[in-house]
This record gives sequence, C-alpha cells and structure tokens, in this order.
Amino acid sequence: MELARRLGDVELVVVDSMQVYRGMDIGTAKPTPAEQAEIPHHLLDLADPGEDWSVTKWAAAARQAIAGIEARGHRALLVGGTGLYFQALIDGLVPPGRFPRVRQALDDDPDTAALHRRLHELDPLAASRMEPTNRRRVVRALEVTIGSGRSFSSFGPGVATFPPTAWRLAGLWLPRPVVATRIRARLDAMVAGGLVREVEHLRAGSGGLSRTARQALGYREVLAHLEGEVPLEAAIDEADRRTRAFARRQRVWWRRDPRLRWYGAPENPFAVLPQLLGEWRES
RNA sequence: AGGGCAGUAGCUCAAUUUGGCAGAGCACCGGUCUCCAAAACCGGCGGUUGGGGGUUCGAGUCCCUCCUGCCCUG
Repeated sequence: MELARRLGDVELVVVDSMQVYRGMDIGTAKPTPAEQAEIPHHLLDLADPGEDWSVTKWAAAARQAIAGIEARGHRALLVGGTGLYFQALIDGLVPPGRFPRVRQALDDDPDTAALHRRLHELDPLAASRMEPTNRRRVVRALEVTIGSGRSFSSFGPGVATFPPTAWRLAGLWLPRPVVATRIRARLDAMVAGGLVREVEHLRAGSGGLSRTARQALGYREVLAHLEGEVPLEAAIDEADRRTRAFARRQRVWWRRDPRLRWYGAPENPFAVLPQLLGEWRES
C-alpha cells in the first residue's frame, strides 16, 4: 500500500490463492474496503468459497487484469505470497490440463508405491523428479501422462528454470524472530476481529467451503475447532505453527530464484521503502 | 514427620509380563515443487534416561542411597 501511494502510477494485483475467495476476509488479511477504495486492487473476490480454484484460472484473470492496467497507462504492482501463482504468471507456465476420468481411477487406488512404479514405467524422468511417497504429485503426473498420451515431463522442465523477465522481483526479508512475533500478533488480532464468527458463517453458507478453501491457514484449524473437540486455543496455536512453517517455505521458494533481489529490514518493513523507491521510481 | 506417585531430547510423552541396539509428536534447522500450492512431501540436529553406588554378560527397566516435584495422612 505504501509503495503504491508513493509511486502514484501503480495498481495492485494480489497474488494470493486464498484472497480470491469471497467472504474469506479476516483470516486472509484481505485489504479493507477503505484500502481498496484508495488504491485499485485486482484479483480479490473472484470465487465462492465452495468453489475449487486453480492456478490456470488465476493466471488467465491476472493477464487480463494486467492488460487493463497497462491500457490505462499504469504499472501493475504484483504483491502477495503464492509462489506458484507468481511463477505461472511471470514465466508463462501453462500446466497440462485435467483428466477427471483418469483422475478418478487413480484416486481410487490407495497404493501410492504401486502408482509410483507405474509412473516410473511410463515416464521415468517425471518419476525421478518426485518423492515416491508424495501421492499428490505422483497421481497428478500419472493423470497427465495417461490422460494426454504424452509423458508428464514432456510438458516442461518444471518451475526451477528462471528465464529473463521484464518484471522486477523484490523480496522482503525480516529476521525470523520478528516474523514469528508478527505472525502471532496478526493471528491474535484476527481472532479478536471475529475470525471464528467468519468461519462459522462460511460453514453455514450455501456452498460451504471447498477442499481448496478449507485448507487455508487459520480456516482449517478453526474448522477443526468448530467441528470437533479441539479447544480454540489449541487451534490457534496450530495455525500459528503452520503459518510459520509456511513462511519458511516461502523463503525456500524464492531463495532459489536468481532474478529476485532481497530487501532486508531489521524490524519495520517500511525501512526498505527508500531503497525500493529509489530503484523503481524512474522506470 | 510418615506414606504414595513421578523425574527419559528444548516441550509433551513412549519403550512386552523385573532386563537385550533409547523412540515418536511438536519446536528448531535444511530441502523438493508445472492445476488442492496458505497444499503435499522428504531429510537433519537433538540424550551421561535427576545424581551416586550395586546386581548382571547386559540396566531407562531390578536393589540401595541422595536430590527435586506433586498428592495423601498427621
């Protein structure tokens, strides 16, 4: 927000797999109506919580939003924390399609090790690129290989290639204890701000929560509290833990991208503003 | 004061009927990633088993003793 205010000619594109859901406001720390009124925000509230969302849908919406921003003579400032979405957009990843019928048959087979052996026969390269125990990836690679008639690995090298890009990539880096403190404070504020009521309301809504939406940080734990005998305090502790683990995965994800430049601050993230503004203003 | 229970990884706890290579979850650290990605998955560090002594080929486990904590009785 502060960057957008100072740069003046930008609109925000939110790169966030959970803020796309309508009604998931408190727990996703969605920008407030006032903030959205001040600076244009794109890619918020695209789907009902009962809907399964996907990278492909998101990337298409993002391209459209960016085209509109540039048509208005503005710059798009992409902000957020969903690494796969960023990369799908920036590097033009086009994930292979879905094959529901094949998928169903695979989902019915509980033997993950056998599925991996099968993948190894059909597409040894893809099989070598994943853990035999990672069922989700094994099933997905088989789905594509069987469904499309082409090996999964033939669809591209994966996300670990970093071609030149016109985008400027900046990462904000805070010391871990600072991040941990901020996560806990934010979570407590969400609870105080009505997170539990929000989840109750979503759960009672017509479409409920899709399997994608219900795994969001904080939502999954509060759902467990509402549906089971997990005390709220334990649920929040779990959400805290899982959020910190997610922050670590974000670091790992972007640390390997050589195009990204890190901007560190000892405590207050606003400390990086002068440097960022200096580099971004004239261009 | 007497009696009972407990003490094992940073934390919570496991370790067949008196013995046989001290384990797991969480935390912490590192990593993977082409449609559930706020997901899914993999690896690593970590122990003088409260101290000391004894029995035994071998003790977290059995015996003695001390220390610490909790409970009960006076």
